[in-house]
Amino acid sequence: MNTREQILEAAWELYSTRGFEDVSVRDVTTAAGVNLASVSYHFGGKEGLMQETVKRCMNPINSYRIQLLEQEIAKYGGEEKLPLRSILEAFMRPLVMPEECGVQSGLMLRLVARYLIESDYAIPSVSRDLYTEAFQVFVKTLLVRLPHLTPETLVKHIVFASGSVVYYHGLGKLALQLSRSSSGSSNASGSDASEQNADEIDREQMLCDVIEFAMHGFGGDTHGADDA
Amino acid sequence: MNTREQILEAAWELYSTRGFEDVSVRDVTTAAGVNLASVSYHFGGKEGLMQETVKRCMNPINSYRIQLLEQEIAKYGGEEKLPLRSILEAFMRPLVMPEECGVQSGLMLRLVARYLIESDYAIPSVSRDLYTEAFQVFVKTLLVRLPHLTPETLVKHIVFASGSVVYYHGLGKLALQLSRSSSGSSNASGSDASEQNADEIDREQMLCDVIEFAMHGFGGDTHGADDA
DNA sequence: AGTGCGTTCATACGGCCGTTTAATATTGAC
DNA sequence: GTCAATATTAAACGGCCGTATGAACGCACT
Repeated sequence: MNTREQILEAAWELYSTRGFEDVSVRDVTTAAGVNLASVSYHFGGKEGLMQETVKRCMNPINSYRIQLLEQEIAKYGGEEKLPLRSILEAFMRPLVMPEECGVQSGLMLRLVARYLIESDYAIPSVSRDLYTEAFQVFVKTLLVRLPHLTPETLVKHIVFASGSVVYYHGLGKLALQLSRSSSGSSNASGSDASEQNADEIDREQMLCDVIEFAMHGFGGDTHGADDA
Repeated sequence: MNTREQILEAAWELYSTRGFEDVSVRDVTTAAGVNLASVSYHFGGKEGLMQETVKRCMNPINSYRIQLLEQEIAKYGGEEKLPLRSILEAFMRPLVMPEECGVQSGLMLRLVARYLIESDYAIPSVSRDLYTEAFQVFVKTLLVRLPHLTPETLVKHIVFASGSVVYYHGLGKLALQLSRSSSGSSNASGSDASEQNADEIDREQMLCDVIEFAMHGFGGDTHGADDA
């Protein structure tokens, strides 16, 4: 039963760095050191392997979101005293710091974004349920803190915030290049020294930035906890 | 010289609906009603066709951004009197309403997102230059309005805002389903009636929403134009 | 009419793809 | 030890991929 795990690990590694379409079953099995037919045997085919791979990273993310939120609720002794920042951080942090819930590598964001953008792929129903549950919990909690907003608006804002972090994670380096050339020399071909380190951007800083940005969007103040 | 155009139109149609990897050169040439070898002849290969397709939609977008911004500057008689909302709308509207600058279909956002997420693809240098120029113009204009922010912060916020709209456009329907099930029945399998109309979401409303969200993130007020 | 050039065409090539098959190896219960 | 269930293996299959080739075509120009 070890083969299955080896396949999943290799698949995760390859999919998260190269994307789904570019990675063949042969790539995965070769990297995993197992036989080509193992994928069909254990997952029914490439589609099954992809779904399982996504499930194995989305589920911990959404579980961790709920867990963080409950921790914060406990810390502040009730939903009604929860600062907006805590809610947003509980939602965003698992995306940016997936390793905190056992999901390797910061490349996960790109993988999820890729998967979600491809509308052809179906979200595994188990993951979808957990996704729905996480959304429901956060909308409910946000409603306590921001009772003047509708659930639809809150969902919209959550999606905005998610998009901010996903997009920034994917385009962060490109954007920084643009910003540098925007206030300095017009060196537009500087793609040699920026490719070497995939984890160049400060993810903790990014998390902080995007929370700050989103908090204003939700209508909260920068200074943390006060009543509604 | 008509073949080239037919190929580009078919490629745009197919790429924007099915993605780059899923569409073969044969798909494109068949849809265009031209010979298979035409792609190699006119574009050098599939990569060339993809780049040309992206260029033909990104360039009008970025040009339109600059054009809208200049219109607004002229309308308000100077950069220093320009409301933040006008700047953001000039940046966002071409993304959401590409047909206003001759780029067909609202599916463009998904295509661009897909292309940008795949770090393997190189942005065509011509488009990249225009992209850089647009960023520079907007950062410069934003700096007049928000002199207390650094260029890096402004770029970050622009990326956040872009991510919001791209992500929402890609996941809007899914999110709305989640929000409905979040305040009503737990119908999680309702993917039958939501697939029929790809343009279901109100894009003008979406544009308005995301501008509102981003404006707060930039630190502006909801009420429009006043001095800094 | 003939030449040259840009374009279009049918066709073929080698290659990688995902999946299947049938044989073999491993396991565990009796 | 026997046997059936489970797991792994090597090899092959048919199919689609992107690209290359060389012939045919249209057409201006002489």
